[in-house]
Amino acid sequence: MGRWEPDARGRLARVALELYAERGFEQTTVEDIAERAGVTERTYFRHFADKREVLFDGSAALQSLVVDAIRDAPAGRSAVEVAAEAFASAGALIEERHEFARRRAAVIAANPSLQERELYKLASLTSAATAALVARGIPQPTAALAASLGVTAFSLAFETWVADESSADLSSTIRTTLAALREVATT
Amino acid sequence: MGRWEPDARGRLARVALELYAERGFEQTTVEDIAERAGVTERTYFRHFADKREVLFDGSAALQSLVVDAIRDAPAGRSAVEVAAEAFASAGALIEERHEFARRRAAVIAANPSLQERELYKLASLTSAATAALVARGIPQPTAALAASLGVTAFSLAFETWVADESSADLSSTIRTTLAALREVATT
DNA sequence: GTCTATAGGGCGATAGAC
DNA sequence: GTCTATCGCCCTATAGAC
Repeated sequence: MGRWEPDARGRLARVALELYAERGFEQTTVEDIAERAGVTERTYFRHFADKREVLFDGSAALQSLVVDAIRDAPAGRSAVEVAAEAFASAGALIEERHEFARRRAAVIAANPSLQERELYKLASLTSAATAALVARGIPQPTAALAASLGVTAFSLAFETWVADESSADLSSTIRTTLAALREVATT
Repeated sequence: MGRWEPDARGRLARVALELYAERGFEQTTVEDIAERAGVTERTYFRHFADKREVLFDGSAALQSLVVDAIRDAPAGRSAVEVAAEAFASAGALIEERHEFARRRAAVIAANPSLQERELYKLASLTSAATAALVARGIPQPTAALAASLGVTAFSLAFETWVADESSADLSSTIRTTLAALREVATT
C-alpha cells in the first residue's frame, strides 16, 4: 500500500456532496471536506478551484458528449434536430447516475451561489454546442439559437425529471420538452 | 447640510462601476469603493449583500417592468406574443441608459463571477415572467416555455446590441431575435 | 506547507430625522 | 421617545501568494 490512499479527487467529490447534503453548503468548510477525505485543505485547492467547483467535476464530460454527438450526427439534419439528439444523449449519461444526479440537484437547489455556478456551466455548454454546430457548417446566428433551444429544453426537462421520481426517463423528457418548446414557439 | 452626503447607495454604485472598469473587478477591494464614495466598508455591506451585487441594482426594476407588461398586455394574445412584447419594453428601459448599460456589460464580460451573477438574475427574470404568465391564466408548462423563449431572445439580442454600436435599437433587436428563434424552432 | 489579504457576517454604539 | 443610516471592531473562511 502506498503512502496515500489513491483517488483523492474522487474521495473529495464524494465527501463534499455528503457534507453539503448533511449540514448544508454554507455550514461546511473546505477544511471539513479535506479532513473527512483524509487530505489537507491545500490538496483540496490543488484539485478544485474553489469551494463550489467540486460539485461540477462531471460537466466537462457532459460537454464533450454533447459536442461529439453534434459532430457525429448524420448529415442533412436541421440545427434543432441535431441539437435535440445531442442533448438527449447527454440525458442518458445523467440517467446512468440518477441517484447521484438527484442528490446533487437537491444540494444545488438549496444554495443560490451553487445555482449561479450551475447556470454558468449551462452557458458554457451553450457556447460549446454553438461552436460544434458552426463546425458542421451551420451559420453562426442559427447555431446560437438552436443551441439555446437545446439547452433550454435540457434544463427544463431536468427540472421536471428531478421533481418527479416516477416520470419518464430523462432523454425522452428532453425530447418531449423540446417538442413542446417548438409547439409554443409557433403559436 | 447633514452629517452625511445623501444617496450613499447611488454613489457606491457609480463608484463601483468606475473602479471595476478602471482597474478590473478583482483588483478592486470593497474598501476602495467605500473610500472613494466617502463611506466605510461596513456601510457598503449594509446596502449590497456582496461585492458583485452593486452592479445589479437595476435588475429589480427591470423585472417589475417585465412583470407589469405581461399583466397589462391585451387579452387574447398567445404566451410568446405577450412575452415578446414584455421583453421588448424591457429593452426600451435599457436603451434609455445605453451608455451605462454598455460600460456595465464590458465589466461583466471581463469576469466570470460577474457573469454567474448575471445569469442568476436572468434566471430570476424567467421565473418572474413565468409566474406573471400563469397569473394571466396560461398553463404552467406553456408559461415556463414562453418565458424561457423570451429571456433567451432578450439575452441573445442584448449580446448583439452590445457588440455592435451601430446596430438597431434594442427593442427591435429583441423582436427580430425572437422571430429568428421561432423560425429556427420550426425548421 | 506556510502566510496573508479580503470577503463578509455579528454586534453594539452613535448620530441624525421624525 | 422611535426609526433608520452610519460606523467601529470583532471574527472566520476562502483563496491566492510565496
